Amino acid sequence: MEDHLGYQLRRASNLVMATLADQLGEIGLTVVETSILILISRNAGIFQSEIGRVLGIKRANVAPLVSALERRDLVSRTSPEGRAVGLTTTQAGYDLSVRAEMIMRENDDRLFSATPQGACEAIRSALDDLWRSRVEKPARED
Amino acid sequence: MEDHLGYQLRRASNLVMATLADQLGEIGLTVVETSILILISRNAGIFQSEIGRVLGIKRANVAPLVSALERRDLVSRTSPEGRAVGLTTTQAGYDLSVRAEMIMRENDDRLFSATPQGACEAIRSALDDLWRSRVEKPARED
DNA sequence: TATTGTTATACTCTATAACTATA
DNA sequence: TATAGTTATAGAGTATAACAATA
Repeated sequence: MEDHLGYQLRRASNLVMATLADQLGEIGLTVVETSILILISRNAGIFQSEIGRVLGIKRANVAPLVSALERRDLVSRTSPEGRAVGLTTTQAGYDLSVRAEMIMRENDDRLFSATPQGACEAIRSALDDLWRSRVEKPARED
Repeated sequence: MEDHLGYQLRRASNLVMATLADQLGEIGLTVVETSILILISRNAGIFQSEIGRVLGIKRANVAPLVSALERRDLVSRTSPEGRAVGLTTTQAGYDLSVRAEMIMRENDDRLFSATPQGACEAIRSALDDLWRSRVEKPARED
């Protein structure tokens, strides 16, 4: 199976995510929750639908995730009732996002410590191209 | 989030696997079933426990997957009853594994067609190192 | 005793469909 | 009408625990 790049990617991703999930679990977050929390912290006022588009998560799946973050007072809606209102992190949410980012960076550094800098850049660039070639498509239906 | 390599890896993996799952679905296989079928086809006599170790799947999860392949007459046990018996593909299972490999290769080629050959090699090598640094660990408990 | 295989169960993530509300 | 949000449901993948059978 090692000669299939797609499969290698999957296996490596599962491995990296398993260790990252352990680390993030210690501050009470899952990987997806973390990605949403950080995205909101960096983009105050963002809509749920945009979170879904940026992170590749269906609208239907963003809803319960954001609700959970809101219940835990990590995220708040700029206007309490109604829809299509921007999301922001609370102070606690922002603080947690900073800790989460630190954990993610440490995870990256540890896992790729043996990987030459040039290779890291090649991977980053290739994976980014891969992702952009997707989001630029006809606009995947829901 | 784009500056976190681990997260980029996850997102790219999800994307690649979604399209691969579609393709393999057309021949009635999931991604994990395919990985098991191909592994058996290339390693006649392999044990379930070894499949788990090689592919990073828990023993407990290999059992129902192999059972399903056996029910569909794609895989057979060398000795009908008892345990710890080697697995082999049937003729139908082997034929299907060949088709599956073709699909996986086409998927790789299509997705990484824009990626320079050198970058592909860098990715392959880095992901392989990553995986081997894992399996060489103390022997993860079940 | 250590390894292998099995079953049951639960959680995470993602997908689809159907519905409501809003611009 | 198109977009945004919600709810319910289903499936794939993985994790843990407990148990039986085997070497």
